[in-house]
Amino acid sequence: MTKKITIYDLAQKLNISPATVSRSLNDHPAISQKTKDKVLLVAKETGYRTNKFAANLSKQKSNTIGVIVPKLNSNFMSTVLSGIEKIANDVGYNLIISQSLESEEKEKLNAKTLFDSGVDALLVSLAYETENFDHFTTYTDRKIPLLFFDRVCDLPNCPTISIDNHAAGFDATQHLIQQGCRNIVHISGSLKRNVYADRFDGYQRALHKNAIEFHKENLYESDLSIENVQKFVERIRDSKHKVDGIFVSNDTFAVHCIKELKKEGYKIPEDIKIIGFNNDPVSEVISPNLSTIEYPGYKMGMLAGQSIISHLSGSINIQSADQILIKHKLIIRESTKI
Amino acid sequence: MTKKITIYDLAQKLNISPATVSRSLNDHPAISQKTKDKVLLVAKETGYRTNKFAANLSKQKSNTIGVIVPKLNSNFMSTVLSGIEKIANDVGYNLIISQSLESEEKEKLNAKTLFDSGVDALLVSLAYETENFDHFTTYTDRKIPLLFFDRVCDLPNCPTISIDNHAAGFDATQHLIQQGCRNIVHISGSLKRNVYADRFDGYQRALHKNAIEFHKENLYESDLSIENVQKFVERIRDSKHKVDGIFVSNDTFAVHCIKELKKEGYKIPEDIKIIGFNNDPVSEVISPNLSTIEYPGYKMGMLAGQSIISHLSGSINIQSADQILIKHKLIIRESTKI
DNA sequence: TTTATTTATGTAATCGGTTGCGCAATATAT
DNA sequence: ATATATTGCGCAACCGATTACATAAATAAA
Repeated sequence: MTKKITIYDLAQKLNISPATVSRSLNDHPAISQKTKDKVLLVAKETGYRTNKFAANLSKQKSNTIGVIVPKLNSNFMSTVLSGIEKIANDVGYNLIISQSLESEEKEKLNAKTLFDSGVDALLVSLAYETENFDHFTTYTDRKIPLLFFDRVCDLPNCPTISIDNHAAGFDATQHLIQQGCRNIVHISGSLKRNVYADRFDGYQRALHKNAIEFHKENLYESDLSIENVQKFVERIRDSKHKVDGIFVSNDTFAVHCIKELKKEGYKIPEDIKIIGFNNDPVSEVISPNLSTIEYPGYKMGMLAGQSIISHLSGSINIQSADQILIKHKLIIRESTKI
Repeated sequence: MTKKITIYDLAQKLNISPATVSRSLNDHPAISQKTKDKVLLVAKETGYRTNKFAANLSKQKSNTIGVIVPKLNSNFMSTVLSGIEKIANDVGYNLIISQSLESEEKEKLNAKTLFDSGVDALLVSLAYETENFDHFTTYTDRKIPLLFFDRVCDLPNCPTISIDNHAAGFDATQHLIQQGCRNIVHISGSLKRNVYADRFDGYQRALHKNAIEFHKENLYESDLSIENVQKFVERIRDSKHKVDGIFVSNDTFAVHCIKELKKEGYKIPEDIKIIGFNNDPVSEVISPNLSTIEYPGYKMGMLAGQSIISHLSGSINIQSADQILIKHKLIIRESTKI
């Protein structure tokens, strides 16, 4: 129905130049209030909508932030995204979200596509596989703000947001030890990713501090997909040394371990104590409730959003925060009770 | 580092016109293969990237699909989004995702913003509150494809994708009845939304078919936020007529009901049988496992994506599918065992 | 009153592709 | 050999806003 109204139409109606219209709409200081009011009024009446395409082209920016995540459909990720969206939306930025599906190849493609789409900044949580980071140089070369969250990597001038996974891994393990565990299995995701590598490191440090020797058979590395649960539980059952504690890098996996262990006749926490990671909703649903590490996803999302937006709006303290660490918290529930 | 290469640069290098370059890059039939090859080659060498801003401006399309969902961080929604993203990404569309946070006001704003951003199409799942749909006329007026999924509404020329909530509600209730329940409570979300209204309707029909009278005290309407669980459980406890079955419109809520009921000393399923909705992962974690209705979110997302994209690419059978229904399935688990 | 400032608006180039139309060159038909 | 199609490419307008620079009008200073 309504056809597109352009600033030229408004200009004609008001007998002024398109430039003045443009400036009025953008509240440029050099325009008199009287003129601005007139323009705004007519703009409202005619239902004028600025054409973002044109504006983007001449300004070479899109008011859009790109996001690449491994998977959309995980509780943690969608919570983070929710936080990012909240912030971005509040300040008028759009979010283009894409998923790498844990594939380096797809991550590269997404990075390229988003670049071509002209995103003003990029937020990334890395795929499991990714080992090479060249696909991000396009951004760093052109000074497009790039920020990593959760699954981060160490690129020059790229701020990161995460929790202190070292400390969190330590705390989780230390807790198990305090509860009397002496032969603790660690179920980890890909050690290529900082989040898992650091937790593993924390696990080792805790063992060491308590003078417990680390046996490499006690490290179970996988992609943490549920299919592995049974295999791992069998491995625990058949372990030479009786396993009395498990630190799982992910609540979902931990929960399914509990189910499977119970099927095998284990009593949790009497026979084996288990602690997870993330504080997913499921951790409070399983019986016994799962001890875990709280990982505040929503907060992380909001921080990521704020950080990148302050970059974009050129706040002063840009370079100051290269690495933001969010506090984690040990949550003790039944699965590690003595 | 690398400065922007434009088609003008390529044209100069090759001694041809920008128009020919543009056409070559777009594989226009009027250009000889020889020329195309030359252009493509130089484009590759120089690292040419087409400027989407410019292309968008002249084509007046953005290769972008807007999505408005109530909340990003729910298992169901993120699963649907994952499906949409998969499809969109495969065919080179970007997804701008925004959340209404269940507020009609924010939904309106998002609709406006996305319109201004020039999305080629819009996918919507309505907020709890939304009663007025005028904010979508901007789209329908300009023939911008608009599709509703899950929480749909009846607008002319707007296809919808959902499951048959009538039938699903009926099946769930019928199952409870078959298991011997005679006084069944239905815990519903806002009846403004089709999904809940239809399920409620199915519930009533099942009762009626089995000659069970419907008591309006047995309908518990809320926003299904967990805070209501305790209140509802007390209401069940204090009910004049002993409640022996509950049909909850949402697994998360159902799971928390089970937890609370167990605390109150109820035995599930012996004292009360419960069935949920969605087949969320939690439904298999709770003990006893929750019977539920499978709601294939990923499939719904993929269908929504495919449908809207075939609209955009002008496939013939556009108007044919006005309403897509996805099959649901009754999943019987322990919580409704006799 | 004249000159110097300040304020408000206009002119026109620019962002980088896309595309209708026209023209030349080559191929086909008569 | 001449007329008619066909093919390949260039010209130039266009998409709609932004913005450096110029200019006119209003105000202040001399």
